[in-house]
Order: sequence, then C-alpha cells, then structure tokens
Amino acid sequence: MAPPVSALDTELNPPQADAVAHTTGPLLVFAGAGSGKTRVITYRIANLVACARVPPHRILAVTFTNKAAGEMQNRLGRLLGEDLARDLWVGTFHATSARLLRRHGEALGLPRNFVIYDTDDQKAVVNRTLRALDLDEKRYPPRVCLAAIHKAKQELRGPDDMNVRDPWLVTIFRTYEEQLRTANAVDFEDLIGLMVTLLEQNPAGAGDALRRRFDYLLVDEFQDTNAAQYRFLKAFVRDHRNLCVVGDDDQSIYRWRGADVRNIRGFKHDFPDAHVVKLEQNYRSTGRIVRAALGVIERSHERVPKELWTANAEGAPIDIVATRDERDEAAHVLSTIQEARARGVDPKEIAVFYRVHAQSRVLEEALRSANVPYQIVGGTKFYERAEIKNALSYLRVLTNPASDIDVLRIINTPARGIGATSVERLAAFADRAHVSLMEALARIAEPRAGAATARTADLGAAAAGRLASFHALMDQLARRVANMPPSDLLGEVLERSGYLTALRAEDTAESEARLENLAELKSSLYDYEQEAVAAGEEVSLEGYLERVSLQSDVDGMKDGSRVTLMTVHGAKGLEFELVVLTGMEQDMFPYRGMNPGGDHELEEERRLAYVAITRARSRLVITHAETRQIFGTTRLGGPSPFLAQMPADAVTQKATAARGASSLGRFMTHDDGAGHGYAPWRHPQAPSPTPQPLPGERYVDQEFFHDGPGAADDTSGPALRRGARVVHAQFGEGEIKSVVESNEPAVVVAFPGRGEKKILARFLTLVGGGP
DNA sequence: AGCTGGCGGGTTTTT
DNA sequence: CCCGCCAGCT
Repeated sequence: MAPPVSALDTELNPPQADAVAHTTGPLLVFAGAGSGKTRVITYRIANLVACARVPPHRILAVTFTNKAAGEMQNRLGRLLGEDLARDLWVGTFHATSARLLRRHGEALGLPRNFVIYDTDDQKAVVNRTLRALDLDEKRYPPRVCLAAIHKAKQELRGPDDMNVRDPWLVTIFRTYEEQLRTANAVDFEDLIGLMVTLLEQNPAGAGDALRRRFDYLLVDEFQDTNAAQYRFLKAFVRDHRNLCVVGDDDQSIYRWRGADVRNIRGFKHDFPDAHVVKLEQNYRSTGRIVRAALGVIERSHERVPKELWTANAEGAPIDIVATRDERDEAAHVLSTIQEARARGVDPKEIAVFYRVHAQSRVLEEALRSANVPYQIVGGTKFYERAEIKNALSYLRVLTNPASDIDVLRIINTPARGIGATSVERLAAFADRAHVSLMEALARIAEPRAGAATARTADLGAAAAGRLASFHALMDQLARRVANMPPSDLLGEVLERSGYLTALRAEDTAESEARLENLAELKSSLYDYEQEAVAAGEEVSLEGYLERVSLQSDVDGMKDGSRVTLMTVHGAKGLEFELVVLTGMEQDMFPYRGMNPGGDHELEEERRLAYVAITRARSRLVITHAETRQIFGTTRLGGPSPFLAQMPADAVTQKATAARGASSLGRFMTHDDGAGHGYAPWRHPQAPSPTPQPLPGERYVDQEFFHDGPGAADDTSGPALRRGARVVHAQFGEGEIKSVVESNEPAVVVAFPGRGEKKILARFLTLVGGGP
C-alpha cells in the first residue's frame, strides 16, 4: 500500500490522515459537521491517483448534488491538475446512472435517447392512467398514488410486491410503468433501479462490463442514501469491495424521500471488515455554536456515539430573539444583516434559513425593500415555469418522439385549433393502434391513406388538417436537430412553432416575462454548449436535456455577492459566516404539517436543526415569532423546544421592541409606556413570557411594513419608484414611468430610443444602489 | 374552441 | 393563500 502524499500529510489531523491513507477494501468515515470531510474525500482520491497509481477514470465519486460534484472536481483539479481531474467520474447517483445507462441501458431494451420524467411529468402520467382506468381522482389523488409508487420503487419493488392493500394501486403502478416504457422514459427511481437490474441480472454481460469500469467508489453524504442506492453500491463493488462511504448519521434529513439512516449505522454489518474512522474535530464553528448544536443532537437516541469538539474560540453568544410576528421577524433579520454588512461581512457569507419555503416571502420583501442583494434557492424553479416546460417539451419530442406526455403539452401550445376533443380522439386512435401519439399523427398526416385514417379515428377533415400541419411542423424541426447547435434549434422551435409570435401578441407584463425566461433558457443552452466543449464532451440536445432534468436547486446558486435565502434542507453541506435561523417555533420547527407525527419524525427534525446550527462559522442568530401567518391562517406556537436544549452560556435571550409592545397591548390594560417594568424574559418555554426589549435595540426602517400612502400598489417596495433609474439586460438604462399592479411587481420603463416597456421588477437593477 | 370566474382542496423538505 | 379544475358563457 502506498503511503499518503507527503505534502498533504501535514495538513491533516491523525484520523483524517488515516482515512486518506486507506486504499484497499471497505472504509466507513463518520464525519462530524465541519470536520473536514470534503478535504478527506478529495485528498483520498488524490492519494489514490498520485500514490497508488489508480487511473482517474477508474474512480467514481458520488455526491449529493451536482454543485457538490462540481466543487469536488475543482478541488481535485487544483490537487492533481486539470488533465487528471477531468477523467474522474464525479456526480450524483442520478447523473452518474443516467450517463451509464446511455451506454449500457440497451441491454435492458432502454434506447439511448430515453428521456427523464420529472415530478410534473410523472403526475401527468398518473393522471392519464387514472383517466384510462376511469378512476375518481378524488379517491385516488395523483399525489398519493405517486407517493406509493415512489416508495415502492425506492425499495426496488414492482407492482407485484408493493406493500399496499388496494389492488387498484397495483394496477395504477403497472400502467404507470407501461406508459414510461412505451414512452422511452424513466423516472428518478428508474435511474437507480435499472442500474441495479443491470448489475445484478447481468443481461448481455452488461453488469460485468459495468463492474469492470471502476476500481474505487467513494460516496459522500452516505447517511442520505436509500435502499436502492445502497444496493446499487453493493452490486457495483461486489468484486473488489473498494467502497468508501462518508457521512454523519446525525445529519440524516431525507427520510421522507426514502433515505435510510440504517445504511450508515449498519454498514459494519454488511462490511464487517470495514475500517472505521471518526472525524470529530470541528474546524468550522465557534465553541458556542458547536456546544449549542451538541445540546440539540445529544438528546437523540439511536445515534452512533461521537464526540464533536472544537479548538476554536468560544465566539459571540448565539442570539435567540423573540419577535412579534413574521413581519417583525423579517425586520429583525434585515437589521441583523445590515449590521453585519456594516461590519464588513460579505453578503455571500450571510444566509437566512427557514423550515419551509412558504416562510420566504416576507423575508424576501424585507430584503428587497431595503435593497439588500439576495438570492432565493429553491421555491418555484426556473425549469418548472410553464413556458420553459413547453419549450423543453418541444425539444424532448424532437429527441424522443415516443414521449406522449410531451406531445400533449405542446400539441396545442401555442393555440393552433387542436382542442380537447381532437386530442382525445387522437389518443384513442393511438391507443387502439398501440402506437405513440406522434406515430398516430404521422399516419393521419400521410398524403394518401391519411384521410381514411382520420375517418377511422373519428376526426373531421378540419381537425385532421390541423393535426397534419402540427406533424409537418415537428417533422420539419426534427430534420434540423442534427444540423445545428441546440441553442439555435431552440430558436427555430420557438419561431416556427409560433410560440414567440403568440407571446409577443399577448403583450402583457407576464408575456414579457415569459419571453425573457425563454431568452434565458436559450442562453442556458448556449452555456451548456460552451461548457461541454471546454470539458471535451459531445454537444448534444440529449446531453442538455439530461442535465436540466437532474438539476437541483442548490445547483443554481450563484457565487455573486448576495445574501442567500434557503430552506434548511438546501443548506446541507454549505457553510456561512453568519446564519440567521428563522421560525424556531413549536409546530414550525419541529415542523408539523397536518399529520400527528411520531418519534421518528421528531428525531429527523432534531437532526435538521443540528444541520442548520452547524452551518454557521462565527455568528448564529435564531428568531421565533409569537404569531405567524402561514397558509392563510395564523399559527400560535411557543418557542421551539430545541432552543431550551442549547446550553444557557452559549445563548443570549432577546426580544424585539415590537414583541414587547405586543405583549403590552395584549396583556396589559393600563398604558405603562413600552419597555418598562416587565418580568424578565426567562426561559423560552415559560408560559406567556413578557420579554424585555433589549436596551438599544431598534429597527432600521420599520416604517415600510405599515402601508403608507400609495403603498398598496407599490408592491415592489420603495426601491422601484417613479423616476428611478434602472438597468435592463437587453434594453439598457431607462427611467421608471409608473408602477403597475400585477401578480409580480412590475413597472413601465422608458428606454431612450426604444420607447416604454412593461417589465417585471426582477429583471431590473437599480442604478446607483440604495434608495 | 377558448376564456373566465367560481369553487374546493392542499399546503414540507427534492435527486 | 394559491392553485388547479370545472362549468358555463362568448
């Protein structure tokens, strides 16, 4: 066995060096939060390549997100040089599987041009299935059906061995599978499941071929793998057993998605000879933050015992701030951020966390009106917008005409007179003939026999004509796929389909936004082409579509100098100088949706809180609100029980002025003047506490929350006012003429030489910064 | 055929 | 509160 790279050795503590030096056989690394996990993985790979002389293309590293994969590849580029690093296989389970299935999937009858159906597509398939089976979608809600299907597939179960009582669900599952297969489509679970089939059943020797590809496998965030993924790994390393898994059972937060923390806790059972390393020294956070995190996680039973510690300074106390409601909370978040910025903290080193996306809106409004640059990770995703999905459906049909779901999306988009009745008749005809919708269209569009076919399908001459011209359009476009780069093809698609014309004719702020989004889509295709060329990969429409399907929220995170707003789930694996953790209330965190919730769920919430706390390097501010408007109703939750579990000497209890005032208004009958003579703010769980306003605590700009004159239609906040100068990516600089009411903040801007245009606020940048 | 408005239902986290 | 679905209207 080769010794570790000596130059790296000095930068590693003993357990880290131990893990890096290990080469042959199974290795289990428990990596506590902030314990230098990524460093260990990258150095271990570097060690394998540089010392053990393993060719890079024979190493597969699996990460949780594409972004993490990219970062790992970058770091390895710096350690090993770009040439070697490029040959490494680094990617998510899904991206890696997709890539391998393109090459080996044919052994299972999966064509190379398969498409990946996202949740939306899957739901459409279930809806279609329900209609075909004539089932009431009230009794069989698509969401519920899909959840049952996913659960089964995550455990590698098929319709015959799924654990459900209702036989209809089995039928729905079976039909769903049939639809995917005939559409040459796979869902996320198939990507893993089909790989397992290849590896375990070895059709046409494909499993052996796959196994021979890699000598070493490394898996990050192993605590969040599911049963199928674990079986994938075991099948892959069957012959050499060179499997290194890295994770932290305390950070397992994806149980709801099928992740099974027993994979890491029971790893020793499957690999009794595994070398086990524990990384317990935290290099990231202050002493107080580490102790607060430990206070929460130590209440957990079931966990593998670990001693997380840090040699770092104690640092500032963690602020636990009681606020009146979510708006007061947002104001406090804002002032915390402003204060940090004033101290010179880069906005990109600041993050605001929440449990559920629904909490983000108020926070976003506060930041926007104060002109704080920010980005929201997750929520309504770019690729889920209707116009983007439509455009992508055109592209997908061009690569894979069998994908009926995509055909249904675009057949009458833009409106071309093909109504529901025509589509239904077409679908019925396709069904009888056992062909895809595109194939059915081709038959109807045939110059001679077409007319008779149309009659068979019960389609009138006019309808048949419109269907034929749709087919002609797609046929024409399909001929161009091979002849032009994908970004140009998109342009062709949008022009020739009439989609752009239709949107331009609409001429609303919304249609304008859709056009902008489509332009952005085109540039994302262009970016892909550039990157693929740079990485020496083949540029193909399929390649782009695959990337889009497998993109995650955090992948879209930009590196700009902006504050990040995200859910705690999204924050896994990241770290920030300052973290503001909001909504730490009973029922919000731990979150209770509508289900009663058992022990296991509380355990997962606890781990989630642990993840949230340990993202912070030097400063952590935690807020909770007395009342919270969410989903249209007001929630009243006391402080989260997790707060009481943080050591008293690690935290400082505070309250906003508004919180103090609200208690006064609500509980006192006499006017005593705010902030005087109240019982001290004792314990977060004390009943009806009366907080004492912190001396000197005040608000930046509390005023804007109380609608002033004209505030009602000025939804964009004070920043975008009449007369303000703004910059637009395409039209350049202009002046705001008026603020218009819309779903989204929008304004009319006069651009010199280009006239006035309605533009959504999010496409504009203010000139000159602050108001 | 396509639009609009009313209604009811669901609202976690996401590769 | 927001969305999607349906029915009824143009």
